[in-house]
Amino acid sequence: MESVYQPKNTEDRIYKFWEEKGYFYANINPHKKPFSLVIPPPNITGILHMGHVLDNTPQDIMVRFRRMQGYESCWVPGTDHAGIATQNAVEKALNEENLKRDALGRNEFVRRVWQWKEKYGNTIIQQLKKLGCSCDWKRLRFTMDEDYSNAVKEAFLRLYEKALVYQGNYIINWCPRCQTALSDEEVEHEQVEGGLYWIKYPLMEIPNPKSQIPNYVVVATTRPETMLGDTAVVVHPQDSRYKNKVGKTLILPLVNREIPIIADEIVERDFGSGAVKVTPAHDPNDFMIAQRHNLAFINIMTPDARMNENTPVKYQNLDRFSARKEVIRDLSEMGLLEKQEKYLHSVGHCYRCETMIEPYLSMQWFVRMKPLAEPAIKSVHTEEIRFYPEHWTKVYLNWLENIRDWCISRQLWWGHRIPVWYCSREQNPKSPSQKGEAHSAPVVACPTKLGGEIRNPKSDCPPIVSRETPDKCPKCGNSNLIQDPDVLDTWFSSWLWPFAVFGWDKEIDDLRYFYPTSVLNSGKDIIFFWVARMVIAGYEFTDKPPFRDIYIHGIARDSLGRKLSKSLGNSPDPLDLIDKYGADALRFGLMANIPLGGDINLSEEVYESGRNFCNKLWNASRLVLTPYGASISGVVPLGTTEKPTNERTKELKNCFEDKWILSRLNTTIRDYTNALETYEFSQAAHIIYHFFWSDLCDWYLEIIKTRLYSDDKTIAEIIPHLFSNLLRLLHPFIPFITEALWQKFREHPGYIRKGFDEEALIIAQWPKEDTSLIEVEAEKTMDLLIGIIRGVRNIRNNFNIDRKQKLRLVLSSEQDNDLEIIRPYQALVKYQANLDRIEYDNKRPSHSATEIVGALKLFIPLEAVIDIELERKRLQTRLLKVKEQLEKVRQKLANKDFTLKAPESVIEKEQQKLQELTTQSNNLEEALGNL
RNA sequence: GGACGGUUAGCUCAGUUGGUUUAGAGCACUUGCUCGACACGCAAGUGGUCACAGGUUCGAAUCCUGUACCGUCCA
Repeated sequence: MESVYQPKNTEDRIYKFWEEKGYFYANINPHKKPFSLVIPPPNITGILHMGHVLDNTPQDIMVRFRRMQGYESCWVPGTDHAGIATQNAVEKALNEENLKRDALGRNEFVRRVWQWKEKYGNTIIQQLKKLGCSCDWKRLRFTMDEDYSNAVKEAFLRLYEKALVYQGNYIINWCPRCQTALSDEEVEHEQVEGGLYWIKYPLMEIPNPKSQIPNYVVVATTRPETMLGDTAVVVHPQDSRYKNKVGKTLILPLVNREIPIIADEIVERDFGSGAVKVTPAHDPNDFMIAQRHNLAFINIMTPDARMNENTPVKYQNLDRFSARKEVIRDLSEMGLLEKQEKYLHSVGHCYRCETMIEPYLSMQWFVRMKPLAEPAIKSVHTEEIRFYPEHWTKVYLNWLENIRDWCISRQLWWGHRIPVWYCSREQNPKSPSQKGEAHSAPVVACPTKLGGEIRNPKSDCPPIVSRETPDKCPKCGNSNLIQDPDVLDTWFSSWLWPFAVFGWDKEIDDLRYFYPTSVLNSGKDIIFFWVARMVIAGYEFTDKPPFRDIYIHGIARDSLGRKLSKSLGNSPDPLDLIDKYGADALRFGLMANIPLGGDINLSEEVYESGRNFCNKLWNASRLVLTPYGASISGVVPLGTTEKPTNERTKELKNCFEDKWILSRLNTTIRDYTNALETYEFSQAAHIIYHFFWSDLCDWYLEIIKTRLYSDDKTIAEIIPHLFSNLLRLLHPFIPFITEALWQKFREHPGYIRKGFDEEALIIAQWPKEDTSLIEVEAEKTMDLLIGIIRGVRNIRNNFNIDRKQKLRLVLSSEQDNDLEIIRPYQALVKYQANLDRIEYDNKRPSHSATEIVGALKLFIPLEAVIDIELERKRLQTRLLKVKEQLEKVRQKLANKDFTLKAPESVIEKEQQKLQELTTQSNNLEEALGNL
């Protein structure tokens, strides 16, 4: 074995081994309990980044842990078609060939996306294998698979039949670059420094020239260009400044339209001038006001956010930002710009391309969310579903309780086509068109033509919503039908993921066995997008929660706490990290350092700590495999090996250190398993780290080194037991190296059939703690021995005594009991502290250094004259600390309230503390006096 | 503006229903170590008024109120 672990030579080989053996595949097994979870499907455009690592590592830990616990574990992998993201990516690629989407046409474009998907769509899947993910690859799903698409269609239809899906003409979030509607969740608000413009709107009636009242009303706005679509000015009804103006008419500058002054309580009097312009087709608030007051809706923009034919000719075709400049200039020239000031406000941006969102009036499909949210709200109250960490429940509830309808249609070509058809028959033009029904006021313009197809043909016939493609209009018999050109929001398909992957609603068996899934793992950033909606969908479509537990993790940040981003260049490539440190190191480093529910700040140290840990494991194994291990092989195993190892070790715990390490092992198994079950991964990592590094390596292995050389039969049993358990426990975190070592132990003649029975660690049984082996007294005694050893080493260090020089230790204590406890183990102390003898004597030898451990006094006689000053300083520091603590305890006990009211056990403890500290203090003072 | 979370060692964080922790860990730092597992290591150390101000309590890092600052989400 090499002295440094080389993950590169190991990981791919091990992964291949697992895959070939088929360990990842899950089957319906009535004799086993299922454990299932679905991967948050990465976008087919995605390549592995740290976010994926952070997301998938805990999932793999859970699956491996449960698999070893004997569950039929099924981790369903898959990818998401990611409508906008993929369409953007493919368009970008086409641009490089000088091809445009519109020129290709819809069918050809979609064909190209599929082509693209075949080529790149599984990149991330391959990368997940590098990370060690033990997904059931036979179940790989894609949200655009045929079955899956049918499920999406089915969901749409069921909701439509229950009137939970509806079509309506509303203000939605429009991305002028992506040319599609977005849901509220897909808009990211950002603080932007803009301007607040104060504009004079002249009153139509000419006032009395002698009157002091100005003949205009000033409105304040951050978006002056939208005034071209104003149809009113609104003030608060109680605002005395405007009371006598309500009902009067203004002349809209630049446009010369007559618009009324209306009153509505929605107006905030403190904002700006207290008078607000109303642009019903370009602002959600104004839209509502307009509905209440029956105002006209004037759309002044094209879908790519240029001024359209409803604006004065000079502005037409200008984009919104140029138009703003022009409008300001013109107003200013006309003397109608009263003032402008800097103004910080939040502006919505497209979460995919960061373009400023345009609130836009258009016909879209929506899901009525309020009734759907009810069961999802209830589920966390009844704890049918639980968040880990728990506080995310509040975030989740806050969203659900204030939920708004979900705009699900997208003006894209890539995605699930909406299963709705329109009759193309031209009706009497006087009959009301569908889109006019949303409100009684006229809609001047609406995006009706997108991608060269007609969206809402003018027809009397109701839309045909159907599972099958209809051949004629059921109302008028017309066979010329046009399918709604829009596709559904990607999240409208991924909210079905936990059951659609198991074949909902066709394949009943898988669904019955694996669904509801056990746990869902997700980042906090998509709780609304995805997690909450899956819960909603689960209850609506399957009548069940889609999962029982939800583990939410934070986001990866850089060492300065900034989000990872390409532009900052602070986003490491996980494959580089795996190449450099190994996947195990990456996994362990991350999981050990991730704060509970918080974001993790990445740095090289994180990966280094993981690498160091793996290397330590490698070397500890090396110690017991070679060369010392060679001697183990020479030892004939005791008795039969068929017995369960735990029982066997019970017979063997003659040696104190064995008793101690077995106690530590079983405590660790208990606490560690518990931490994993409650998704406390960093806690679990710390528990196992401490057991392995401190208990096992620093103490146990050091103590038993001589026994390794000897013909010690006990050690030949206990070492395999310890490493067999250790590797099992560590496997979920660091699967590659543990499996590699497992195989090495299996091949080693000294270990075969001593706890390494299973052919592969990945399917080995999870250790069960044996509480009868947990011995608190042994652990306490060991702490005392460690204290003594450390005390001697401390003296050695302080006085620069050669490590090789054997010393004499004189122990003294007023409590004889202490010495009795130690006496049987003095060989251990002698060996670890490099002493040639230990004496028990109450007299301090001359020329000796002193150390206090509990009630014990340690004296090390030094032949050379010790440095008195150095010793005095050392002891005084100790004394100071002890005295401080002593004072605290004294005060506590002096307090009558305390002794009267505190429970007896607490008082007893304080008294014990007092005694111990007093002894220590006296001993230290004595030692100082002796100097 | 609303909601949630945070403020503990130089850094990143633990600290369970108030007393079993004499406030801990890792990293960093200091000193000494090529002693046959490991320098990706070993040994020994240094380092904290638990953001601030009140309150409850015999007792508060822990519970309550307020303040300051930071972060995130939603308007």
